[in-house]
Amino acid sequence: MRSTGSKAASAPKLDLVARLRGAGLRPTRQRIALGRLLFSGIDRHVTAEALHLEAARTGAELSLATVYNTLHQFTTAGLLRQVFVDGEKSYFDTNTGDHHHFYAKDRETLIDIPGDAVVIDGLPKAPAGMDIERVEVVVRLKPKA
Amino acid sequence: MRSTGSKAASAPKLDLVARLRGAGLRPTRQRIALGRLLFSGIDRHVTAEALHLEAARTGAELSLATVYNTLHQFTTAGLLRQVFVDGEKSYFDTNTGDHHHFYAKDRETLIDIPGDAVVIDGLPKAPAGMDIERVEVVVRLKPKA
DNA sequence: CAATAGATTAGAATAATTCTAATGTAAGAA
DNA sequence: TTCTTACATTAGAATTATTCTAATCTATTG
Ligand SMILES: [Mn+2]
Ligand SMILES: [Mn+2]
Ligand SMILES: [Zn+2]
Ligand SMILES: [Zn+2]
Repeated sequence: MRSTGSKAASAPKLDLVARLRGAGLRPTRQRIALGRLLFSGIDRHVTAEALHLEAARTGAELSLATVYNTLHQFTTAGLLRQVFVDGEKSYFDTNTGDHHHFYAKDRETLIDIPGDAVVIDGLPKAPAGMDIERVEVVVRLKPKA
Repeated sequence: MRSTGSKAASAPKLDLVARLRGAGLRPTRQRIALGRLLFSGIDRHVTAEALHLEAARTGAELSLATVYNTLHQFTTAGLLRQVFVDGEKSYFDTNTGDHHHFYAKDRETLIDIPGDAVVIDGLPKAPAGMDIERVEVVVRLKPKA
């Protein structure tokens, strides 16, 4: 097992710093804290409020405004995307590739559906002057009868 | 051309009254005004604010709270459905059948895609304990480059 | 370090929507 | 018809999610 001289635990932090720099974002304490929560392997669907709480629980101190700023900056930078399934809150998705979602309204839960599994046929072509930016499928779930 | 003794112009109003009664809703002045705007043939995608303005322009006097109440009552009654494409405002759709949408963010415009034209293959089955309530496709549009 | 562009923050502000509690009205009974 | 009342409407206050402001920090570079 080879490694640089740096502590093992900080390797992901270094990756994250590089990632932020690559996106033109300064690697501040707050962005690193949120980036760690968001980009530690598992794909996630978060709400600003929920992420703020989670950051607070892990000891990070940052304002909700910063969470919003950061989520938007990450989104603009292509590190996150937004998913619209509910009028109340916005969800931010760490999976920026083409994929779809199950949404269980009663649990406020999003589950990924891999994009390559799904084939959509028969879509009309985009109206004149418009291009298709992305095709999103949301499968709404309800508790089994 | 046969008809009852009623004035021709009021026929749609009578239909509407029947429709409201059938949904268990009293045919009040406000509900009739909104129902006329919503259910006069063409399928529509409206915002509470926009519908309120439109009603005001056609001379109806009713509060924005009533527009929200009515849209929700109509939705619960199955006369409308909601479409989620944007975090800022909710859209209500007079087309309650299975169908999909183009959404042009830059124009805040929804366009129907008939449901029977579209075939979606390869969706995983619903997670345990859940049933699929509906499958919605949103095709996001951007102005042609 | 010093300078500064960029970032964070508390709290005010805004936008959409919902709630409250007072007032009005549709519909059936008498 | 008029009475009764359950249901509906309303103005305005309240709530929630989110954004803005303008003051205070800090990452970066020289
Ligand atoms: Mn909202
Ligand atoms: Mn909102
Ligand atoms: Zn996802
Ligand atoms: Zn539609």
